[in-house]
Amino acid sequence: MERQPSGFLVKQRAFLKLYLITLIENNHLYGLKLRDLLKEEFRGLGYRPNHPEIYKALHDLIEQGILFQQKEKKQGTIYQEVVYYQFTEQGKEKAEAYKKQLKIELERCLKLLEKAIKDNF
Amino acid sequence: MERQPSGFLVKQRAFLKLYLITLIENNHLYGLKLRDLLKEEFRGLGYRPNHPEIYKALHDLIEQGILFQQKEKKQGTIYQEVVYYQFTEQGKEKAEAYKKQLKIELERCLKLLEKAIKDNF
DNA sequence: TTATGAACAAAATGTTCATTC
DNA sequence: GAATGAACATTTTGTTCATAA
Repeated sequence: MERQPSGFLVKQRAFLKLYLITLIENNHLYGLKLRDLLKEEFRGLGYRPNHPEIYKALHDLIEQGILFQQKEKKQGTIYQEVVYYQFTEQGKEKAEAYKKQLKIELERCLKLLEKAIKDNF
Repeated sequence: MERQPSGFLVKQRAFLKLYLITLIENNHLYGLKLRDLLKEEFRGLGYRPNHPEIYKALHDLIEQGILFQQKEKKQGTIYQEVVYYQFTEQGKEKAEAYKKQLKIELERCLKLLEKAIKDNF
């Protein structure tokens, strides 16, 4: 038995995956830095993503064959190995498909919220 | 230990409570009819609220002291007792406060989605 | 202390069942 | 079949812990 989603708003996980794709497209970043960036980005809107959510989203993207991990030494004085992310061979393409899908979903959600404001106020 | 919400999007329950308040302000309706109305209302946006969610939202509003139940015979030929909802003494006032709060929340969510579209596309 | 991730716990929500008319 | 609601199951998401450097 497949569980039917009710079609309410987009899930946090999907939302984060979209941002992670974009961030990794444009920057060389690892898990916690991504979290810090997003946290900062959304500070004004009261959204504080936590680190396990970020990691789970990244792992999802790996499972989807979009990203792979690249362990590297963090630049700086102290030795620390961190996990960077890169697009796989077909990753960019798959990422584009995912983004396309999310765009439609976000616009649908936008309409839902706009409708709610219109209908109730 | 209180669990901290991350501050992502509004919960379905809260969203429904807002609509239920508005619908009950303007109509004499019972549970399943409210569900049918909302289902129809959101058909185009792919959101299909299910009946337990509606009932739980209604029960929440009762617990908050906003509504109370009024059992009545459904109009029509066949005898059937259904549960209508009305505002309590202080219900209207409390409902207004709740709506005010939700308006702020919905506008915050709107900004989150708009930002996501702007940042990723 | 920073970083990664698993394990765990709780909340949100969807499905099924019981009951009544 | 329509209506109400509880019970149950799953998913989503938040907290804590383990491990390493």
